Amino acid sequence: MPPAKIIDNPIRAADNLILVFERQIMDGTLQDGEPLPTEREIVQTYGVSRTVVREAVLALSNKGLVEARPRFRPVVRKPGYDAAIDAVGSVVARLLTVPGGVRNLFDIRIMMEAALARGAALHANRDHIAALKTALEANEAAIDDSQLFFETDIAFHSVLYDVPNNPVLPAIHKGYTGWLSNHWMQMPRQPDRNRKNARAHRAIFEAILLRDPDAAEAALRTHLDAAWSQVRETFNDL
Amino acid sequence: MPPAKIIDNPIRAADNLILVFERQIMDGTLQDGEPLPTEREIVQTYGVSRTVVREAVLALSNKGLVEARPRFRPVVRKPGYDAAIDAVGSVVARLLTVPGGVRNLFDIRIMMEAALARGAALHANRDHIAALKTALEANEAAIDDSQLFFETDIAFHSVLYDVPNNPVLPAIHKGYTGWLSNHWMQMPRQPDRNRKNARAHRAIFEAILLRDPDAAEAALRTHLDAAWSQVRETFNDL
DNA sequence: CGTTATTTTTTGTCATACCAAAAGGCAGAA
DNA sequence: TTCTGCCTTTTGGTATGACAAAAAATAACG
Repeated sequence: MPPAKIIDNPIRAADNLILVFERQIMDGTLQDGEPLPTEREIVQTYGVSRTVVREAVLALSNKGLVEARPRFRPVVRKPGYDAAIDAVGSVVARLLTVPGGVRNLFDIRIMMEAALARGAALHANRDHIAALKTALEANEAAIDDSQLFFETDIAFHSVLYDVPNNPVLPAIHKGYTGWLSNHWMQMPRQPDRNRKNARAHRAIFEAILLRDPDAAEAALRTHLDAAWSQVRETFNDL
Repeated sequence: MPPAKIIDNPIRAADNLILVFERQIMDGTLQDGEPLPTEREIVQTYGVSRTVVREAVLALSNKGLVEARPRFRPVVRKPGYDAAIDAVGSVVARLLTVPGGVRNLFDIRIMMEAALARGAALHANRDHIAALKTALEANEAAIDDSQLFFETDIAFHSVLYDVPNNPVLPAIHKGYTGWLSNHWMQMPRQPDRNRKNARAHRAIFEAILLRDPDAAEAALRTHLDAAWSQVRETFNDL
C-alpha cells in the first residue's frame, strides 16, 4: 500500500478564488446587484492568471452566485432560495429527459402538494383563505382565456405553498411551474378542460374551508391526477 | 417577470462544446464511467482552443455530468437522480449558511417525511414492512454504539423513502442526510437519546403496521420535532 | 441638454509555454 | 512469470501575450 494519502490536497488556484468571492458575497463586501470587478482587476488584485479568474467566475456562475450574460460583467446575486432553485434548473431539465423523468417529478409534486393541501386545511389563517378565494375567483373568471387561465391556475396553487410560511416552498413552486411549463403550455386548453380544473380548485378550496385535511388532500390528488391524464393524452411518449 | 431569455444569441464556443458532450453522454457515445478524451484531443477534434475546452469541461462538471477530481481525467457520469442531487449539493450547502436556513430545510424534510409516513401506512407492502422491521431491530440493537446508531437511524428512515417506488425520493434522502449530517454527526449521542429515538422509530413502525396514517404522521412529526430540539440544544445559533 | 460618433475597456477566444502530477512502459528482482 | 521500483511520456493546471468584437466611456455635435 502506498503511503496513505489521508487527504486529497491538490488545491487549485481557482478554488481559492471561488472561496474568496463566496466569502465576499456573504459578508456584503460585494453587494447584491453589483458587478464583479473586471477580470484584469482581479488578476492584479490576487496575482493569478486570467485563466484562473475566468474559471472561478464561471464556477460562481454555475453555482448561481453571480449572473453572467455572455458579453457582460457578471453581476452578484445574493444567495437566496430563488437563486438556488434557478441554479438547479439545468440539472432538473436534464432529469426531465430521462425515461419516466417527467412522471417521477410530477409524482413528487403531487406528494408535496397533497401535504400542502392538508396543511392548509389545518393551519390556513384568514389571510390565506382570502387569498385562496381571490385566486379561485380570478381563475373561474378566466375559463375562456387560455393564457390567463394558466396564470391564475398557477396563482391558486401558489397560495398553498405560502401557507407554511417557509421561504423554500414558494421557490420550489416557482421551480415546478418553470420546469413543467414546457409540457404544460403547449397543451391544448379547451374551455371545458378549464372548467373542470376550476371546479377541482373549488373543491380543494371548500375542503380547506371546512378544515377537512383528508378531503383537501383527496381533492388535490384528484385534481393533479386528472391534470396528469391530460398531459398524458397530449404526449404519448412519457 | 423575466421568464424568457428568448434571444441571448451571442453563442459562446464553450456552449456548443457543452451541447456536443451532453448529447454524446445521452446517446451513449460516451459511456458511464468512461473518461473524457484528453483536453488536447478535444482541441484537435473540434478545432477549438484549450481555454474553451476547459471551460466546457468545468461546466459539465458543475452540471454533474462528469466527475472531475483535480488532477485526473474527468469521468462521465450518467445523468441520474443521484448525480443530480450531488450536483445541487454546493447550492444547498450555501443555503444552510443563511440565517434560518437549516431550520427551513429541516422543516421541508419534516413535511416530506410526514407525507411519506402517511403513504407508508397506506401503501406499504409486505416487503416494506419487513424492511422496516429489520431496520428497526438493527437500530434498537445499536443504542450503545454512537456511529452504528447513526447509520441504522438513517437506514430506518430511508425505507420510508423507498415505499412510493419513485427513484427521486431515495436520492432526496441521500441529499438530506449528506447535507444535514454535518450538524448531525457532531452532536453528542448519549445512549438515552438513542433510546428515545429508537422508541420513536418503533412508534412510527407500529402506526404503519396498524395502517393508521394519522398516527404514523403524528409519530413521525413528534420524532423529528424532538430531533430538532436536540439539534437546537447543541447549536445555539440557528 | 440630448444624441451621435469616437475612443478606450473588457470579454471571448486563440496560441504557446512551463511545471508538476499522473499514466504508462521497462528493466530488474523475487 | 509476476511483482516492484524507476524512468519517460502524457496530461492537467497555470501563466503570458495577442487580437477581434462587443460594451462602456468619452468626446463631438446639433
